[in-house]
Amino acid sequence: MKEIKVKLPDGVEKSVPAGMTVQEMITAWNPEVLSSTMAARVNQTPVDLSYALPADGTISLIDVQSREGLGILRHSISHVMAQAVQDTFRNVQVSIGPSIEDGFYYDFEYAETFTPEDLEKIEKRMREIAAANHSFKRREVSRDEAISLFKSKGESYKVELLNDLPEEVKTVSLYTQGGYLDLCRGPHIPSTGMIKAFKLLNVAGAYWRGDEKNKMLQRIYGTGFATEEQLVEHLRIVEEAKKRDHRRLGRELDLFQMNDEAGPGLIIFHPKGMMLRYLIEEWERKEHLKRGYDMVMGPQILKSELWKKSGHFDHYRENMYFTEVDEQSYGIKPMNCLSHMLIYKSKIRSYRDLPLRYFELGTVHRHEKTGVLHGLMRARQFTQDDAHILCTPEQLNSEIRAIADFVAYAMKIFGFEYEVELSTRPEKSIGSDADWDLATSALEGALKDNKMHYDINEGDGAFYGPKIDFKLKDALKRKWQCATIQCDFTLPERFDLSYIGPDGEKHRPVMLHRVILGAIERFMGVLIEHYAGAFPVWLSPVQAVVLSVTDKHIPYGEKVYQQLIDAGIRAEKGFDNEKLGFKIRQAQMQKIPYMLVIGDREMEVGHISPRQRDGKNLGSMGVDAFIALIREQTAQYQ
RNA sequence: GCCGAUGUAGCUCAGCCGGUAGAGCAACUGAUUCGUAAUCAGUAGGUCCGCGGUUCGAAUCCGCGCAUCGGCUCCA
Repeated sequence: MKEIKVKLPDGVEKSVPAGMTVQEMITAWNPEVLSSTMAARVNQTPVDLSYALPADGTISLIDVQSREGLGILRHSISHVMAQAVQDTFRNVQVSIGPSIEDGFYYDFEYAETFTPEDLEKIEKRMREIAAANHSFKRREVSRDEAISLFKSKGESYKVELLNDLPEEVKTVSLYTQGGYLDLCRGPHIPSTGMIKAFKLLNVAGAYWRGDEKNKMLQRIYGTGFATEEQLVEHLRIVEEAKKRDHRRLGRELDLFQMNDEAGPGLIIFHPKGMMLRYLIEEWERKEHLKRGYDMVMGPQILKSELWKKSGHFDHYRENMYFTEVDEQSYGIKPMNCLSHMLIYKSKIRSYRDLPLRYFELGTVHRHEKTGVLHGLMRARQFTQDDAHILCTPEQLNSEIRAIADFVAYAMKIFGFEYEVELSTRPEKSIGSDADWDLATSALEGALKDNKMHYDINEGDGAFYGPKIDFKLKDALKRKWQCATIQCDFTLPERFDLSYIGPDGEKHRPVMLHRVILGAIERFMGVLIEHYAGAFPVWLSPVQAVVLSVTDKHIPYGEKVYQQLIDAGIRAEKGFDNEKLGFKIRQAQMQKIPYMLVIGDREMEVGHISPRQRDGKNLGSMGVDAFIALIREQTAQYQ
């Protein structure tokens, strides 16, 4: 028999008979790693362990503890789930079932509804399949053979997938385990016996191929791990993350409410939430003024005619609210750009005036669909830290770079990691191809010049131009777009904006729409979850609470409180008739950074004993010393 | 908007097969005067999401609506 050379994971080359499987080679090399090896790579290509090597190659292992290995395990569990579903229920069609960040899902078409009890039945059947230790068997067939195979099984979604494969695909791979057959690229784990720890989580609707024009399928979400301990740990972390939910903290920390009587998607800020918001907004105004922005403000409603002129009426109407005043139709603004256009147009502009940067904490209303509302993150009224920059085409690059730097600075101040995406032209859009190309390359060029890492998001731009999006993650790892930079050649055109160039001729300025934090509400939501409500001192609605040990310390406490207020520190009184331990607990649960204990010892020498939120006791110190400490901690944000 | 689940005191939740509502925390009152995450006792608190229906009788069963939650689609 022909011999081939393989390089094993430890780098040692070995001669083996051609056609030996990866699994056999690993068994001969180091059988101990088999139990945690999900699949392998041969010359970098992922393969099943049952893959028989036809020629020389380099082998590396995909361990279950790697991201890729866990993904393969979860993907295999999703196949087992699909089998269990079809074993348990009749007339179920399968569609697709990938692994995802924290688990897997599979989408089914089924006339009935899967209930939580059904999930238990499915799980039970899955355990049986796992215990039976069926092997995953791969085989390759022609596309036509696969189509007739799935047709005969009544799996129309699979047939559709096969039909839509690119022309050049002639063969496809099928996997079977324990009598269940699925179309799949693989690789898969060797056998179902390797499935030790999984849990089905919930059922949700999902459109076939993610298109709302298509039928809605039932998606079952689940997760799986190498071991039961890891599964339990993951579920615990998810529970912990739920405690950071901004909607929950918003209530517990008395920051804001949503009220049925007021209406869905509308936020009512309570004193502490409003203080947080005020602090963020003040920081923003100051930072914008430092960077050459001018503050402006437009009205909440503008005539519908103007929205027609801008293109919003044609392209954004379904998200807008309208009202009538004196038999005249008005649109409630969903964006802030219109007034800024009118400010620019209020007089003749010279190239010497550019760039002009109009900044507005602009409150907008958008009629969001009911199903998408989500606390502060997705509301129907929100305030953007919006600006429109009007500049010459030559200034575009440096303006975009300056904005990207501004975003990076802001994210550093608030302690966020973020991802950057470049979104290109969508189907429903206005403007010429040439302008879109120019705008897209301006954005991309600036990102490259700033050496920022980014992904391309094809067809996800705004209707008037491409954009750079900055995304933050919430407590449950859901991504939220906050900052965005959008390049727009269309609005200056529609409003016939111009400036007089050095040549004495009229030229068209270019416009950038941009937000730094995005919507203040959404940003606050992400911020609350990011800090789990324990804000840094400069953002804490209450920075310190004065706690009396007994009633006789109250008069002194009042004095200390007044000193703090006079010094501009956000303080509260904790003078109720409770034991110190109880009041500390209350302050702790409110996540107040400093608890200032005053008892006999402090009163005698005119001191306070600050206790930090982390439990550390700073010892006795003068009130002035404490004020200096707070000032030091907040100075860089003033 | 679509699919599914849920809706009981300020909050978290119990309430069986339909017989008329309960706990803990919070609030209030009193006692206690206490040193770094819960002092004790008492009092009060309900349109059981709304509207209709079935029934002798509905928090409970049915229908419609509203809202919330988890997804999908859309989006800052």
